[in-house]
Amino acid sequence: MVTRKEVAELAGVSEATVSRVFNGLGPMKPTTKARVLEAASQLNYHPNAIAQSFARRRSGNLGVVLPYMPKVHLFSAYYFAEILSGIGEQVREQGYDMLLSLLKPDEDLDYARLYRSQKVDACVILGARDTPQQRESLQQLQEQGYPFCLVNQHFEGLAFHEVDADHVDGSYQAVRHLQEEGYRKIAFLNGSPEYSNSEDRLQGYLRAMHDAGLQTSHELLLEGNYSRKSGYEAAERLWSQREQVEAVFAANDRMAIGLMQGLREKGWVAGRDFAVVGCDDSDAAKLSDPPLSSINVPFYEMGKEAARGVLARFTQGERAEPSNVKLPTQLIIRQSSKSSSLT
Amino acid sequence: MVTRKEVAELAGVSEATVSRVFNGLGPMKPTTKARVLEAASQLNYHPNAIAQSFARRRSGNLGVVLPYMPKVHLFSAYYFAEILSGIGEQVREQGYDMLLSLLKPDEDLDYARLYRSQKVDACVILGARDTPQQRESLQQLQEQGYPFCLVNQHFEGLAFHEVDADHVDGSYQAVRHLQEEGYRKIAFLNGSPEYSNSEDRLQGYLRAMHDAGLQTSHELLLEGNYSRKSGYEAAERLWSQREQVEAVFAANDRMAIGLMQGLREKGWVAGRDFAVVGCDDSDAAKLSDPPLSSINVPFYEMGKEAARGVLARFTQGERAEPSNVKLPTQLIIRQSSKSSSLT
DNA sequence: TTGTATGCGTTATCAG
DNA sequence: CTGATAACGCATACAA
Repeated sequence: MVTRKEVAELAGVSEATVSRVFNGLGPMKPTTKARVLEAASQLNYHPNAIAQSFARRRSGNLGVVLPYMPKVHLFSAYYFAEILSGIGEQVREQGYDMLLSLLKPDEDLDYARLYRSQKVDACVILGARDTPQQRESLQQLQEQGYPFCLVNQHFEGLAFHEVDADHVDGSYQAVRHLQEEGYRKIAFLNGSPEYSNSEDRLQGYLRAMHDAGLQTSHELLLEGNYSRKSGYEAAERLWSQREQVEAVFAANDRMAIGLMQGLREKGWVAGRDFAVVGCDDSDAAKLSDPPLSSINVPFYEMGKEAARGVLARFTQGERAEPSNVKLPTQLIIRQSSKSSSLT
Repeated sequence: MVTRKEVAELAGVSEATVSRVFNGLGPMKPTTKARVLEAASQLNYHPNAIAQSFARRRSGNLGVVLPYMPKVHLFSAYYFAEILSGIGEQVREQGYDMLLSLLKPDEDLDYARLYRSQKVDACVILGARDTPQQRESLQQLQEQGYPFCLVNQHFEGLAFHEVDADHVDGSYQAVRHLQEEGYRKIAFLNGSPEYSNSEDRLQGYLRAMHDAGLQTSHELLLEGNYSRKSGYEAAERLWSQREQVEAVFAANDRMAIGLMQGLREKGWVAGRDFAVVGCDDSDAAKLSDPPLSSINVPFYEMGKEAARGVLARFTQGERAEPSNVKLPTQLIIRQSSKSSSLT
């Protein structure tokens, strides 16, 4: 490897000057700058990032923490790719790199490993759930002063940096849309309560029903676990009480699709015999039959904002107040929620 | 940050001894080892990974290169999550971390950036395509001695380390299956030729048709670009020559689903009026209606093997012969390819 | 505008 | 078995 020293010698300057050129520091004579650059390119010199990190005492890496996923099925391609792309874009704009950390099931407690080893300057944490262990771990992280930002998850009662989407409003829009399509008996298939989104969506659902002066009986409230299978199973329950249901709002696309599959087996076709709206606006929403109306979530922007915020906080060393960004969601209407679509 | 020095002082030994303890080097008296460990835990000492990298002159990072994805839609959740999980597992077993690099459209040439900056010791490259630029870039990488491994892509005529799946056999199985279901007029909807998989699948298709003594007219060969839309559009062409087609083998699930959607609009339902088999066995295959028969590809294992190989080569510094691992694929039969399924 | 000198936290080599 | 000590490649405060 060619080092700064060799460049300095070839250019006939000191090593410090070479550094200055490469870091754009201080005033300097254009000619010496040119000489250094010339020498560098001639030798094909590239600064050693590790050495830089070492000297600067910062890694230049943003950690991206992904949860353990039993069947890898929690995330859609959309979620995954979009958030990572958003983070990636921001990171590159700031000259950072992203270090990926896939948690193992028993590793909730080891959030701090990457920080301790100084491999990352800050972290974006994806897919966190509201469990006692995670609360504990995250609080520790914060106490230790490690900068991090949560994406798409809120911890009630704790003040973390978070970038979330307005799931309450999204759900409100969805239910509102169903009402406008003429449905009044609208069920809600929610997901696991350990995700704050679930509670948000419930709120949006209830508010929309309330605002429309509609009843929300206990029977209209179902719970799955965000898997297609749980949606499929919910179809059974819904079918048994089909007199009370005209439409369903599901907390994610996967469950919505499972639900449609289940009801189709009974003879009920979405968009004809009943209406469905999902959440996430994932790939699957476009691939399903009929195409699924859904709530679009700006994952790319969320990832980007999370990275921006957390790096800013690290760079400026500002121990800022926990910020709570919330990005807008948007209803995407497809055939699954239009009673006239298949006729 | 607490450093080795402080541990050494507290334990009453030299810094070198602390290092030996933490690296498990050389013989040493159990008592001093215990003293060091005690001091370390008391001070909550953790080695600085950056400093270690600097001193060892290796980063301890495996680079994972992802291609530029115009619409992020090239990869299914499956592909993405599975490969990354596989790499992640292997990497952790070897005490490495993974550095993610998202290429931008114009960055084909900058494959070497991460290596030059010494941020990674080796790379796994995903989603490469066979273009002149990429061939050029990869050859340069190899000439410069940077260890890397390609996943799911072969470059004919060039000897790179590659981990691939047996797409020829997978396709053979798929077409064979359709034949066994009684279909004889089997079309093939292929994807972009810049992915070696496409050529592999064509081979498998042709071989299966040939072995069965079936004709493969020009009309039976269609080409899309792996997008749902292109599959949807292919439906138009197929419909116009529906007399010549009873079944379709599509080079990925996305196109297969688009195809089913398109033909359904004409009144042809997969699994009833015609049969379809896709490729990748992605999430969408289970979510589609009817569920899509598909070729399962062991992405997890491919990622793991790629990481294992490339790290081994780096660690042992062995300039090994380019290896060409090929993992088996497997046909998964669902309703889309069974003529009796919907009756 | 540029050079000098010091330090960053390890690893690894060489004595003892 | 253990202790000195020289790298490692760069950033940066201080001088000039």
